[in-house]
Order: sequence, then C-alpha cells, then structure tokens
Amino acid sequence: MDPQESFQQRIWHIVAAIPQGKVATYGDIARLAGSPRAARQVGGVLRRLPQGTQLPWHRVINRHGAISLQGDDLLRQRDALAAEGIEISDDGRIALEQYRWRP
DNA sequence: TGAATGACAAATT
DNA sequence: TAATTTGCCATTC
Repeated sequence: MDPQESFQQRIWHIVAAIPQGKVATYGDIARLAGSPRAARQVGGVLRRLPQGTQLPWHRVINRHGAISLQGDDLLRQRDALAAEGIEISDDGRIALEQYRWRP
C-alpha cells in the first residue's frame, strides 16, 4: 500500500472501489489497507465522513453480515443496500457468500 | 504528551 | 450454538 497516504485516505480509496451490488466487511477493508487488525478504525473513519460524501459507505458491514449502525442510520443503510439489489434476511443480515466483494 | 474512544473481530464461556 | 469478554490500533480530546 502507498505509505504516503494517511490511513484514512487508504480507507476512502478502498471503500470507493467496492462495486455496486456488493459488500465488504470492516476486516476486509482493514486488511486491504495494510492493517489487518484495524477493523475498528475502519468504522472510525466512516463515522467521521462528511454528509455529502460520495463514498458508498453503506456497502461496508461487519463480519456477521449485519449492519453495525443503529437508529436512523441503520435504516438508511438498509434501504441503500436494498436499492442495489442486496437482500436482507428477516434478522437483518446479508448472505456474505453471495454478496461479498472479492477483489 | 497521554488517556479515552469506538460503524470490529477473535477467543472464551 | 449463542452470548459475553478481551485484544486491537488510528483518531480524538
């Protein structure tokens, strides 16, 4: 990975590369960014994104295929994913084997 | 400069 | 198998 870029910039680039209709886990992104143990920081970066961002942050979910957000944000992400053709089971989880992004 | 924080993940119970 | 606890580490206060 490019060491000149800050950690959060690498996260931005990786998340931006997730294709529509696919999802990635926080752990995956952390690994692609060169810090396999920094999954938590991935969430930290996405949390501080500006409102008008173009980043497809809604395509990032946790290892259980579930959305980690809560409240209104949870509903918004759920809708955004459904709009891309991603189906969510009744318990609020996604079939990772089917929708997971494999670069 | 150092302590606290957290959109996770793996190990333990 | 599911729930709880522990470790992680870049960013924020």
